[in-house]
Amino acid sequence: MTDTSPPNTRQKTGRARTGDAGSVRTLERGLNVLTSLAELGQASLTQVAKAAGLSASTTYRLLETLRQGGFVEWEERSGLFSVGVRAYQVGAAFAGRNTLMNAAQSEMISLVGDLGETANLAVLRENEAVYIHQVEGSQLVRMFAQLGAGTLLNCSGVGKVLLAWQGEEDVAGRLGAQPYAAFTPNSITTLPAYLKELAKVRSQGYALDDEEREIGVRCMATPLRDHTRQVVASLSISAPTSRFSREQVPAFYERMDAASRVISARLGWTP
Amino acid sequence: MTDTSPPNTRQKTGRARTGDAGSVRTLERGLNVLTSLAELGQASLTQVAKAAGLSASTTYRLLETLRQGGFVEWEERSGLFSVGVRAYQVGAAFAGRNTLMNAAQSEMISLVGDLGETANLAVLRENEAVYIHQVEGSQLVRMFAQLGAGTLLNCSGVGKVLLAWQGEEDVAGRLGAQPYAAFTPNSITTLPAYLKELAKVRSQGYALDDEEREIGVRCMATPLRDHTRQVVASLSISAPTSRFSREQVPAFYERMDAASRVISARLGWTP
DNA sequence: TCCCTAGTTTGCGTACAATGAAAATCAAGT
DNA sequence: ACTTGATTTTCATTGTACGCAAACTAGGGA
Repeated sequence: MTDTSPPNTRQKTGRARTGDAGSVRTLERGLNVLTSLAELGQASLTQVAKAAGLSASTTYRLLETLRQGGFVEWEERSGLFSVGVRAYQVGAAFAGRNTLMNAAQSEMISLVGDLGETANLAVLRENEAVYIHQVEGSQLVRMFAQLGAGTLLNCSGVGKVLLAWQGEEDVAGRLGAQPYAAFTPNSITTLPAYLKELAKVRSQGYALDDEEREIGVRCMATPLRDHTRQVVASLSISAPTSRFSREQVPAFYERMDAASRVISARLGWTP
Repeated sequence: MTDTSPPNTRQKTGRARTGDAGSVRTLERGLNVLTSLAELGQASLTQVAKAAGLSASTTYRLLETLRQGGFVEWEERSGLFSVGVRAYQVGAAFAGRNTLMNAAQSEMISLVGDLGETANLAVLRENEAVYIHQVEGSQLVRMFAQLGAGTLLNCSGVGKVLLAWQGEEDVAGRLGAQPYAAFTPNSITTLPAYLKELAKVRSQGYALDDEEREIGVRCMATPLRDHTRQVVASLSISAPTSRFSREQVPAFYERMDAASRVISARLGWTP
């Protein structure tokens, strides 16, 4: 979960390697193929090759190897590739061992029980927030977030929380080029506005996504910290505005803050 | 989901490649490292190297590459590796696209609603049955199956179902050397006994795991078929013997059979 | 029916990437 | 400090992954 400083970031000699330092190119490419395929969902050889930026023959051999390992499936009928069971198994290993998910599980359930809305757990990964766990609310309205999916950092509550306690240069780097993509008129699209918002998040202790990602959906996110006191994840509740008004914000926060504290404590956090 | 005949199983020239044909060794090794790590859960470099059967330096570079890609995480404090978020994301892509899971979801929920016990969905992968989906029962007793985990084929209901309509040589191959591992005195440990059991499964249309894996747990599994009429997955219900007696078998079967037929139909199966 | 086109698969020679051995660091015990 | 064990880096060598191009497929269109 830490994943902070790579063992060998420092490049003693200024020698410019192909990509990053100490990497095995072939594996890098293979993982790229797998990731591309995951994003495409289902694709032909050439589509994957194009997405991964590799030649057809190379892609063919990599896909074939992935297939033999069960990480990729190949439907004979259509000739299309898709992600295989083995990938799912490995991913499940992450979920099983993950201390974060285990620490959060019971609190999330009780939170959902009290508020009736869907709770999500997200972590920061490169330049997106990834939802790694979800407990669905009792309500019938299906919430947007797809498990395992990445979300843009500029227009989600969890994104704000995950960046709020990071350095400004880091924040800017992760957000990329302005103006940021907007989903609704409320989306924040510039760095200054975003930094200002982060300051607000820090002072109030929670972030709000006020129909910034989807009209009619409000969302509150709180930080989870571990023994290092760093924010390692974000807990969030999403609900249609009809059931989550501005007036309810304090009440929601009180409940979410309590849950966050319990989870953080389980992760070794001390106030 | 099909994954039947590899594009190039036929070896024209008898040229013996290192392992299988047309594989990229480095990627193969990298995936091996990832899989080994997934099984170990959390491990040091040397442990992974040993598990994957590679030299320390090679393993180091592969792990480092996997880490850069987010497939592996490295906890600075302990220096241990574990599976990373990216692997989870890719696995989630499998779950999302998977027609099988989508087809089964609603029926599994209704099944659990009616029977009150945990339902599982499993597919065949190499020589194990992999649980890919689960809907937990309302009862408080936690069932054994871990999502994404593989189960031995000889002592589980889903294993029997998944093999029952396969050729005998295939069955024997997947089960490996006799005697098979036994978990309880009821476990089937020899091929003849297992084949006889499979015949029974074929004639009655369901398989029973009668405390063969764990004393006190009974389990019923039924086949799911797709448009090819092949068995592509197995649905199962597990319950403590106290709530699932032999007398209840016919009643359970009636309900499960109905669910199986609905799911199979969604997969394009025609009677 | 037979091309024609776009996609997939295989052969082959070469460049260079991945490798293991061993050296260099690093981290803890004793 | 000394020893032991694990991790990281260097380095020369080999064999592997690569791209090109050729051989195959397969699905339309005319």
